[in-house]
Order: sequence, then C-alpha cells, then structure tokens
Amino acid sequence: MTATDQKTTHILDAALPVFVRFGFRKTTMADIARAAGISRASLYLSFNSKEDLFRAGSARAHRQAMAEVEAALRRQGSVFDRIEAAIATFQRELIVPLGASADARELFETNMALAADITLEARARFLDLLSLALRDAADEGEIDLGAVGAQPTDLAGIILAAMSGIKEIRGVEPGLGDDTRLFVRLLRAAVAPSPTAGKPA
Amino acid sequence: MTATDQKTTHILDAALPVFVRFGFRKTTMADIARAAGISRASLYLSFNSKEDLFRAGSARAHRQAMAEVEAALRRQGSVFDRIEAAIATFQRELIVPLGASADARELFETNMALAADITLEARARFLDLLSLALRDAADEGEIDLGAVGAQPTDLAGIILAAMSGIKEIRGVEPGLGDDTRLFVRLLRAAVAPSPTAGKPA
DNA sequence: CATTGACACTTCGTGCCCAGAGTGTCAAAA
DNA sequence: TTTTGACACTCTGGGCACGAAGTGTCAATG
Repeated sequence: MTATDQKTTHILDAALPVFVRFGFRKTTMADIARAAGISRASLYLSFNSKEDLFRAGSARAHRQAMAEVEAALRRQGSVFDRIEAAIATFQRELIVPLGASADARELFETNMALAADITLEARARFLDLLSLALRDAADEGEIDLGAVGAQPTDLAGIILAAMSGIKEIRGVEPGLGDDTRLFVRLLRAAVAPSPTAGKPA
Repeated sequence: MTATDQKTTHILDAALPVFVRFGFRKTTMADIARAAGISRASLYLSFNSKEDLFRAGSARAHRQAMAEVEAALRRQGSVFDRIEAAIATFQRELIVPLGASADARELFETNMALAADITLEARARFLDLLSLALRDAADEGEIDLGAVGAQPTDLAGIILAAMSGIKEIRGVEPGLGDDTRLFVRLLRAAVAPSPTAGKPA
C-alpha cells in the first residue's frame, strides 16, 4: 500500500462515520479534517472536492462489502446457507450502517446523485453472483428450479426484491434478520429437489 | 344511496383523477370543482376542507379496494390462487394508480400525513386476511407451514414485504405482475404438503 | 333549499438583500 | 516536499416586502 493509499484510507476511515452521523449536507470539510486530525486544506491534496470524497467513500464501502459477499458465496456449504450468509453480509456492511443514520434518506439520495453508478453496479454484481450460485446449484442437482418454473436470474431478482421489501417494512431493527432467514427457508423449501429426480450429471 | 352520498361520490370520482394527475399541492379546489362541474363553493357543502376531501378519497379508495380483496379471497380455488388474485387486486386498485402518477412520492407522503390511519389500517387488515387464509389452508392440510417453520402471520408479513420490494424495484411496469406471480409460485412450492402427511382433520 | 358569486383572510411564491458559513486555492511555512 | 493559514469566492439560510393565488365563508340568487 503506497503512502497515498494510506492517507486516503485514513481520511475515509474518519470521514464515513461523520457522513453517517450528520448526513452529507451537514458535514463540512472542516468536520472531516478534524476527525482525520489534519487540516482542511490537506483534504484537498487527496480529494478534489467534497463530492469526490463522498464518491470515494461509497466506492470503498461497496468494494469491501462486495468482496466479503463474494467470499461468503465461495465458502463451503449448501447454496442457501451461502446465500443467507451473503445477504447477511450485504445487509450488515451496506444496508444497516446507512439505515441506522438519522439522515438515512438524505444520504441515500446523495449517494444516488453522486455515486449511482457504483451502487447500481454493486447491486447488479450481487444479482449476478446470486444467479451464478443458483445456476451452479441447479446444474449439480442441489436445487430444482423447474419446480417453480424460474430462471436463476429471475429467482435472484426476487431475492433482492424481498431483501429490499423486508428492509423497507421492518427497518433495520433486529427483525430484519429474522424475516430474512424465514424468507431463505421459504426458498430452500420451494426449490428442494424432488427425491425421485436424480442428478442430471 | 342518499342524495348526499351521490354527491360526494360524484365529487370524489372527479377529484381522485385530478389528485393523481397533479399531486395534492398543485391541485386546487377550483380544479376539482371544474372537474366535477360544480362551483368551488359547493365543494364546501360536502367537505370542510381540501384535506377532508383528500382523506375521504383515500378512505373510499381503500374501502373499495379492500372489499374487492376480501371478495377475491372468498372465491373458490386454492389458497394461492386466491392470494395471488387478492394481491393483484390490491396492486391494481391501490398501488398502480398511485405509482403511475408523476407526483407519486408527494401523493404518498400527503396520504401518510393526512390519512395514515386509513392506510395503515388497510395494510393491517390485508395482513390479517392473508394470515387467516393461510391458517385455514394449513388447518385443512392444503398447505404445510411446518415445512418452513413459520406462523401464518409471519408468512403473511413476508408476502407483504415481497410485494413491497417487488414494487419498489420493478416500479409499476408490466414486470410487476410477472415477478409477483413467480413469488407466489415460490410460496406454493415451499409450503406444498408432503405427500405422506394426511389431513389432520 | 341548493347553489354560487363575491368577499376577507391566509398562504405561497418570488425577488431582494445581507450576514455567516463553507468551499476551493495558493503562496508561505515547516 | 508536504502541510497549512489565510484569502477570495460561492452558497445557503433568514428576514422582509409584495403581489398572486388559493382557501374558507356568507349573503344573495335562482
């Protein structure tokens, strides 16, 4: 890691909590500089603007979260164990921290204004990862998608939609995890392969 | 139907499309009066204020929609056929008309400001109706909730959350119906009773 | 008796100004 | 070379005035 990277990392470590606490509009470059223990002017040596800084923060958060999500999906275990872990990771890393902020709405909206590409790309990637996991499991006969007449992509889309809906209705309180797990149990039961059908391979 | 009822019905028939078209803030009592073909002053014979009028409109829309939803759930057929029909009705009557408006967000927010009780009560009622339908089906052995380890209420909650999430992600375009149906197929498959277990009754 | 035109009151949007706060830059300091 | 204090510029929010538009009411009308 270069010295520059260390510096930006340090700044983002300081900046993200401030953004979460006060929202984008109300946090000033002075706040961030103070939190990072440097002068306000120094911030501009690493970032061209407040917006750049925010984008960089969003990008890093998404990059880290998606790396963890991928790791969760790569681990051993049944598809749905891995998918459940992946969802939990995604929620823990990206959804809950934002949702817990008092300015959640404003943060979400600025993020969509300044870093929509990053967010949408991460979401699309998550969709792909889920689709692939489901496809592989289907190919190996671990699950039977024919039972519900769905393509892996369709099912992945439903999973993301359910995640989003559960989050919307339950907020980020503890209940979120419970409902998510119930939903995954549902999936598991829905696409369990019929005992009579053997592995296609 | 009394003459008064006819009048308010006529006014609401004229008013709701106007609200949907222009949002709450931008529609004036003059707009509504014009649409209803009466004088602005006459509106105040039936409603005390613009807010009252809106509340009445929201209440009527919810009342009608929920009546249709109940009817759909009372019809013949498998639980999930009826639930699917009920969801489709709910979406067609309440979700799509609002979502299609250019001022959907503003309308939704004013509705929550002026008629939150009505909306929340309808939602709660929908949850109850779904729970009851599921419970009855479970009692009759048509479905097996034990397979996913869920109470009827929990499952109903998931259904509503999924509805909401699908709507949020897909918008109100045609895709909404497809995803909803896929989700219901998922449910169906998940709680299909195992062939070995007979009816408890 | 139902309806409405007209009236009074309120709210809302606009423009303007100003002061304070915040951003981005640069030459000087460490 | 890296960091920062200080400067200039911009932006925002609040206060105020004013005209337009909208709401709610009531006496007059058909």
